Amino acid sequence: MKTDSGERPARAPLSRERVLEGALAIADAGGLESLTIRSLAHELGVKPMSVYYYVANKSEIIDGIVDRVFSEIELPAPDGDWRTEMRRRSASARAVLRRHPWAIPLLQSRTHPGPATLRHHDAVIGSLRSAGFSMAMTAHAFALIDSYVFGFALSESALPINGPETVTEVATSMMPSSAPDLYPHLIEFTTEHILKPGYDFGAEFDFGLTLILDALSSPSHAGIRP
Amino acid sequence: MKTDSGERPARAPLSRERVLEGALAIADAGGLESLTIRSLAHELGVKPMSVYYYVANKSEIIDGIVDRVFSEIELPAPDGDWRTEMRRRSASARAVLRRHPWAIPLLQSRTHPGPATLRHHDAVIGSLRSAGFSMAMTAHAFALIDSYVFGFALSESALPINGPETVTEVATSMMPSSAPDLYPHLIEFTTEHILKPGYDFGAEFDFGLTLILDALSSPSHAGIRP
DNA sequence: GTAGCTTTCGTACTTAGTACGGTGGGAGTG
DNA sequence: CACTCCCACCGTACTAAGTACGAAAGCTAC
Repeated sequence: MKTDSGERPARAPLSRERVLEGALAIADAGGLESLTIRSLAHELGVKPMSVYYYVANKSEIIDGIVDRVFSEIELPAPDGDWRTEMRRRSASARAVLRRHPWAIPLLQSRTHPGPATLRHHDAVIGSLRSAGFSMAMTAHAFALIDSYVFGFALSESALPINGPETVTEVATSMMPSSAPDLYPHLIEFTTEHILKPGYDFGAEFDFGLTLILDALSSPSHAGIRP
Repeated sequence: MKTDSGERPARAPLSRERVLEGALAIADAGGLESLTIRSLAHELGVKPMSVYYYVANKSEIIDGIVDRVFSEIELPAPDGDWRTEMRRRSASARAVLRRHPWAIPLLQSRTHPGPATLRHHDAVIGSLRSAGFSMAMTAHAFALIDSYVFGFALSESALPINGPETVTEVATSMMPSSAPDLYPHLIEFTTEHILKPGYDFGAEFDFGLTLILDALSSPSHAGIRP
């Protein structure tokens, strides 16, 4: 009765790729804290220690999936209009980070960037440089845009998944039921604006990005662009 | 020989305050991952389970110290010039987050804000509102400035502690020794600009903040300020 | 078939959070 | 003074997680 095949769950033979794939799926489904070696092994249909044949430790797994997240972000085309390209890659970054919110704190702070991460930064710098930005101005723009995009994603990730309607419960749950007028501006602002039907926090993204891009291309930074 | 006093380490009698104080000290010294119930108890001179008399669980401790971090950030004065006040509180926030880098990912994402956090947001909103910003414009400015400040702090926390000189080793260690010209712009940018003696990433903060504040007060957002 | 590789796994140790139920000592009461 | 009670603290122990170590199972080449 011990048939050689047909007994096994017939799974793919495991590989570093499949390990990272599974890890990404788990992190997306339940956040970083749900990604454990055991949960990953279970997902892959193997026993925990098998994973360690393909990765040295858990931190290598995390480096790997962070780089995968970076690889999902659209690169700016080096020959396009830099404002258009920056807008595209920023919107893409934001969309990607909404899919992988657990990655936001890690994107900027991992000290072992992978190839996709390096390619991404290379493309952004290239886009600015070929638009005529000086070295110094490229550094300024790069830090500014990146800080804004990732900072916004970080703020946004605090709110539950999607849509303007869920904001209501978050905002109200954050308000202390006691202490009625300790925070008058905050309460006024929340009730009069945030909780109003039309408000969508996500829409703030475009305002800030446009303002930044406009300011970066304004003539007040003379001698910088061609 | 069993003198009532003099035998004991003569420590203060523990309290919620002392628990949070100790937790903050440990997180500052070794990062969030070094803050464990056991390390905290050791720091306080008690046994692990004693801590649980004052807090329900570890996450309550983290909420507590995050709020303490917020309380260190200078509040904008409601009657000062809004640009001056925003600059002051932004610089203060950055300085505080350099002292407590472990807190950055948590500041925006904790769903249980403490009193200091609420006071802080209240003051920022109040400052903008009394400068004449409309509700909508306050929301725009708030999201923009906060995203930038916290995003910058997040980027900055990736670099090791301080100073322009340490950048060198980080930048070089990030470069793959193989693959010479896969990332031409990144390499050019790093060697020609970042690694040059005078470069200080921290100085980028002021550039971006000034650009944002200038753009927010420009007349192109007409009808918004008085 | 058997040596030697590749791949997977069993066992077990360590660190962490924390449930549950004490225990000691001081305050209050008779 | 003895007794009770409660507050502050702790001992024990269970569970989850990362991972060291080395063995087993299967595969390839001869």
